[in-house]
Order: sequence, then structure tokens, then C-alpha cells
Amino acid sequence: MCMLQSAELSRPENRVGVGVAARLSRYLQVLTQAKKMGKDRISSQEIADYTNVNATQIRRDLSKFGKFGKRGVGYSIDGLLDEIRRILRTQGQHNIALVGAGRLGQAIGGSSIFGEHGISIAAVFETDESKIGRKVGSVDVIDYRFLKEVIRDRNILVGVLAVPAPAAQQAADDLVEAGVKILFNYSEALLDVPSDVTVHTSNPAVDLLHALYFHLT
Amino acid sequence: MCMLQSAELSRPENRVGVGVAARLSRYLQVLTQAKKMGKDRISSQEIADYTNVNATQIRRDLSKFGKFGKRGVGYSIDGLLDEIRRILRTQGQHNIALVGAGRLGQAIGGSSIFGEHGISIAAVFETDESKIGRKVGSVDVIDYRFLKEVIRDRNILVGVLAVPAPAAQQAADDLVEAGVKILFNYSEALLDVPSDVTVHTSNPAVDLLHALYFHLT
DNA sequence: TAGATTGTTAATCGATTAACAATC
DNA sequence: TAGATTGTTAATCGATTAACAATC
Repeated sequence: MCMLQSAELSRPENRVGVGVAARLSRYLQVLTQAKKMGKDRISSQEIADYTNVNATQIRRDLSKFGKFGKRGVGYSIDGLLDEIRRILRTQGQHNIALVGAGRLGQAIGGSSIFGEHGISIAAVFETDESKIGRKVGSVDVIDYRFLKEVIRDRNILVGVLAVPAPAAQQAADDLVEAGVKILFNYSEALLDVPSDVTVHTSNPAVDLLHALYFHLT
Repeated sequence: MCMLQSAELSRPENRVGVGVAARLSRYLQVLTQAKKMGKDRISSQEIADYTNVNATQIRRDLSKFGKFGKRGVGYSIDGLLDEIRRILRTQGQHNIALVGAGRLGQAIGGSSIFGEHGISIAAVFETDESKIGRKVGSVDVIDYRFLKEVIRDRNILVGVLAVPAPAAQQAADDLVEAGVKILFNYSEALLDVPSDVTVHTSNPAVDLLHALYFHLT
């Protein structure tokens, strides 16, 4: 049964394109917040206002997977949350490792949003001895020297780099050696990694340049 | 002269599409880092490796504005930096305001990357009295009560929200009332703003969902 | 020269948008 | 019923990709 479903999902026609998946996860975020604000249904136009994705595009993305809405009414937030989570298969627990317990590491690790999406920070590593043993969110900060051992033991596939640029490449190398396949790079460094490892670089300043240009144009 | 240039730039054929602008600013970031690493030239393929943008697309984006490369050699990093900065017109100084001097606010405000791109944090606001008077980066933290006055005085058009979700809408309202037109929302809140204000919501957890899905697919 | 890389064209693909019948 | 909103189609636009002559 499980294998059958797995085979079914791997057939091309059942797989979700990366563009669709990226948009679905943005809808998920809006729905989560809208629910917190006490709403129980939402229209494609409302989701469009918050995501800057066209309302027609949103309806089309959703209708690929089923008829989740009610004409004249909109979408049930609870119902749609379940459907999108099912489509993205993010219901299961994913463990991630955070490297760096500085200001940015603390800000990321202290966020409650990971838990809400089935993601848990399984370990936090730091070289600065004054921070080892303290907590980031609810997780103990571990000595960086134990990184490889802990990553392997806990079978962690996702690493978040919140370290200064000069330390980023070494940390990336260590994570990759321990088996990490997805890296979130919050440093300014350009990382070289093997081709089977995905790097996502996220940077407030680059985002800001985009927005400034949008406005100044 | 200045008015003439302004009229010229507003003609459609001289304006840069938002897609192109977004990609150019990513190239800018890669070039900045490559220069720091001591390189003085770079190929479109190397930029492609770091940005996940196709090398052909990069060459085409650049060739819209001139022939900046040398066949068989690549691009001069210094030369290309100047050209892209000129195209994006980010050479001038832009002032931004940061609201919230917590962990995330400190992490953002303490980054040197803003200065490198001609952006300066002109003011940091905070309601927590224990943080007022301290510094974030090289800027004094100001009492939130002076927000509107300072924003107006310094003619600030860009605001960065690094506050808890429950405080975000009020802070956005105050910034907009003072004249801010671009908001960077690092909180989880969904913000309602007038239609002439642009909101960019950036969220590590949503990014992480994208990446996880890419990998699990 | 030989190898490498740009600048550019042509073909394909996915995203965007407008429009509207279906229906709650 | 009347108003609102979905689900879907068709047309357009921009991004992606492969290929390759030009040329450093």
C-alpha cells in the first residue's frame, strides 16, 4: 500500500513542479496566519492580496489537485490547510540542524514557526564556549566538535548556517561530510558544495535591493 | 539635464523589468563576494553555479545593456559591478528605518552588507526601555515614540519590521502614516497597508519549506 | 593556433492575465 | 433570487534551454 503510493507519486504526472510547490507553501503560510487571526474561510482574492500571486493562478494551482472551494463562498481554511499539507507532504517530522548561536541563530532558532510546520530543530552547534550549554529556543547549544557525530546519529539532512562568512565554508564542508543534503546559507559567503547538495542562500540585503528597485522604477 | 534623464528613464524601453532587476541584484551579490575572495574576473557559468540562474539567461540579461564581457575570457568583476550598479541605480544613498532591536533586529542592523550596497540604516526604534540608548551596529536605538517625527525629518521611505507578530500591524500603520512606502516584514503577521505601499514578507521557515519540498520530490 | 566563452537566435515551456459559465 | 466566487479556457508574455557563430 505504502509502496504503491510511493510509486504513484513518483510518476511524473503526479509530481508537483517546483514553481507550484513554492507557491503552495506561500499559501500555506497565509492560511496559517489567517487561521490565527480567527478566520475560517478565505477567497482566492484575499490570498492574492497577501502573496502577490494572481488570484486566477491560485485557483488554478489548487484545482490541479481537486475542487477544494465553494463557488460564491471561497475556501475553508482548515480544509485547505489539510489539502496543501497533504500535497506538499510536509506533515511528517523533519529534523534540521542549526550552526551558529549568535544573534541570527538565536532569532531563527527561537521562532515558533518551525514547530507549526512539522519541522523541529534537532541540534544547535556553536564554537564559542560561552554559549555552549545555553539554550536556543528549547534546544541545548552543543559544542561544534560534536557536529558530525550528532548529525549522523540523528540522521539530519537539513542544515542552517547562521555563522560569519569566514566560517561558512568550513561549516558547510563539515555538514556535507556528515550527510546533510540541503543547506540554508544565511551568511554572505559563496559556498562550494558537491552537486548532490542543494544550497539556498537567503539575504535580507539582496531582498532589499529588489524592493528598492521595484519602487524606484 | 536631470529632468531630461528622468524623462528618458521613464520611457518603457529604458526601464528594467522586475524579473531582470531581481536577477541583476543577485549577480551583484555574487560579484561582491567573488571580489572579496580575491577574484578579478568571472564567467557566466560561474555566476550560474552560485545563483541557480541559467548561464545563457545571465549573458542575455547583461547583453541587453551592453557588451560587458570578453569572449574566451569572461567578465571583469570590477567592470561588471560598476555596470550593474549603474543599471540598478543603487549607487545613491538610501536611508532605511529599522523597527525592533531584538535578536533579529540586531542581526539585521549589525550586518555590514547594507553599507556595501549604498544603503544606510538611518534609525532604529524600540519600545523596550532597556534597549533604548544602546547601539545596533553603529546606530543609537531610539524610543519608538519618536518614530513618526524622525521618519519625517530624515525623509525615510523604507521600513524594516523586526518586531513580534502582534506588534507588526501597529508598527506598519505608524510607518505608513509617517510616509514610508516600502515595508520589509520579517514578522509572521499578514499586514494590511494602502495600495501605494509595497510589502515584502521574508520568512526563513517558508523558504525552508520550499527547499524541503525540492529535495523530497 | 586551439580552447574557451561571449553574444544571439530559435524553439519550448511555464506564468500571467482576462473573461466567463457554473454554481454556491 | 441576486451577488459572489470558483473552476476553466484561451491568449499573451516572459523565462528557459539548446545550439552555435563570433572572437578573445
